Amino acid sequence: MPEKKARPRRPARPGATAAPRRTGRPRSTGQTVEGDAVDGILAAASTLFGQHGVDGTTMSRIATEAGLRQPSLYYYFRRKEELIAALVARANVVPLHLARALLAGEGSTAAQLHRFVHEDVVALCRLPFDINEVHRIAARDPEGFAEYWSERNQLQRLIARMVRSGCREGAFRPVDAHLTALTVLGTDEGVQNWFRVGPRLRTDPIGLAVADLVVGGLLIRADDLADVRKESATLVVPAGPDFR
Amino acid sequence: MPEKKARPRRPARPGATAAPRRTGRPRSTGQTVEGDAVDGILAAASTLFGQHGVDGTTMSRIATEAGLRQPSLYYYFRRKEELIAALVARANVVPLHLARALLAGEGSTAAQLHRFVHEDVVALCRLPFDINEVHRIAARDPEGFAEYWSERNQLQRLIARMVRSGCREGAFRPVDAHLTALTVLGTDEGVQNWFRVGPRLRTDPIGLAVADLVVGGLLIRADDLADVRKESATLVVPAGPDFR
DNA sequence: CCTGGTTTCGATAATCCATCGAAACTGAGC
DNA sequence: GCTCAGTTTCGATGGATTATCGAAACCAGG
Repeated sequence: MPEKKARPRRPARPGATAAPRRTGRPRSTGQTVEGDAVDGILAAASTLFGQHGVDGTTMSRIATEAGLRQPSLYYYFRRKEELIAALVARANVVPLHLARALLAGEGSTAAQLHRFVHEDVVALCRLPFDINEVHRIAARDPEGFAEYWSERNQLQRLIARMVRSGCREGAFRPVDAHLTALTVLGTDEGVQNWFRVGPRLRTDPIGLAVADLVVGGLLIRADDLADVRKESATLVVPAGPDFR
Repeated sequence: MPEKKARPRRPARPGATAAPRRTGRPRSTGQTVEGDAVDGILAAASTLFGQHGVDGTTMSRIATEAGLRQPSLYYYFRRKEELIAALVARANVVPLHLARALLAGEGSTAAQLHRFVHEDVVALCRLPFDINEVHRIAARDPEGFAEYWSERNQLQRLIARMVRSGCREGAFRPVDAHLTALTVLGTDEGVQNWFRVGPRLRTDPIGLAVADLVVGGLLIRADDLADVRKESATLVVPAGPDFR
């Protein structure tokens, strides 16, 4: 009896790099898999989460959309939350890369923050699903979403560093950098509370408006906002990972 | 056979005013009800939602906490969502009353908005549960949560009116009032994304910081912020409904 | 052709939401 | 006091969903 492996499930997500994808029992649909099977599953889940919400999407539905049966999903993900965690882990990379690139590059602190908020808002609007829905699930399961929280903490610290720089330089009002960073991230995410209901507005003006509000709220000289906005648009950010 | 009433369930929530609360079959726990039974159920649900999340709270658990069995809840609420809707309908009254009172009262527009954001943030932090969780559920069921959306739209229009006034008076930058109102509400709610994870900070400084950021982001002359903050604190708002 | 490893699936247990019909009580009228 | 109508609660149960277990179906190598 083949029972060498105590648990045949994938350990933690080796990705397409590790396992050379050996063949197993064919799917009942007859279709063959292109590349990593996980990609197809996550793509299906991502779309369905956006259409019916995370809780409104059953594992059975995801499986069908991905071309297999419900129990087969549990070969790749031990629990539904694990699937969700894999999804946000990818989504989180975008703003993290953006913040790092901005901090490492040129530009005034105010322009950096402006650009970050602008692009972060747009990126969240472009996600197929509502990040806040996942955020709530992650809050109930800190261990299962350890990667999510780690990345979010890193992001928060980077934003706090930006705010602190702005204060030291005399551009920003003296504020609590930690509290402000949290508020900024919350504001970016708060856009999703209304963006996904009713007809959708264009994302770019939204990002600009939010960035104006946030940076304008920190600047000591409000007149500088026009210049900051102009500079923000000129900042060059090396192309990072684009989700989906 | 007693079958005059086609549907014995409560029609829509007549409240304690209508029905004189007649007695029925006693509860298996033996306890008697004080006042409206709905109050006890909502109180139990409210607490449990805060502790384990809405989806993490079963109807059975709510029933047990309220002193009865699971099917009995369906005498008062036809679906779980109906129970949730009844809960937020109460919570929404607070900021709505606040905005109306501020608009009707004295004070500069900037101070009114500052005071609103401040108190709204604090009110949301004080809620036993996370309003955003409910917000997401409401988004998937617009008809079941018609009251929620109606009140939220009213609130949004009131804030937009504040913003428009500020622009006309020359205190605020010329911004899209509609878009700004949405962003402000989203920012208030976005605080909940981090407030409820880990150790909780004091709510009042948070409300102040968010109000500073929002109003500061709209003011043409950033120096005015100190005065606005001072005036905001002096505004008198007639005591409204306090939730729980 | 046999063996070991990979991938998929059918059957199934457990849990939760929601419904149905009946039980258990009160109060009013006779 | 007794019956009847109305109110409130409950037990039993169906349907849906998550997750597990063990076996089936395939491939590559000896």
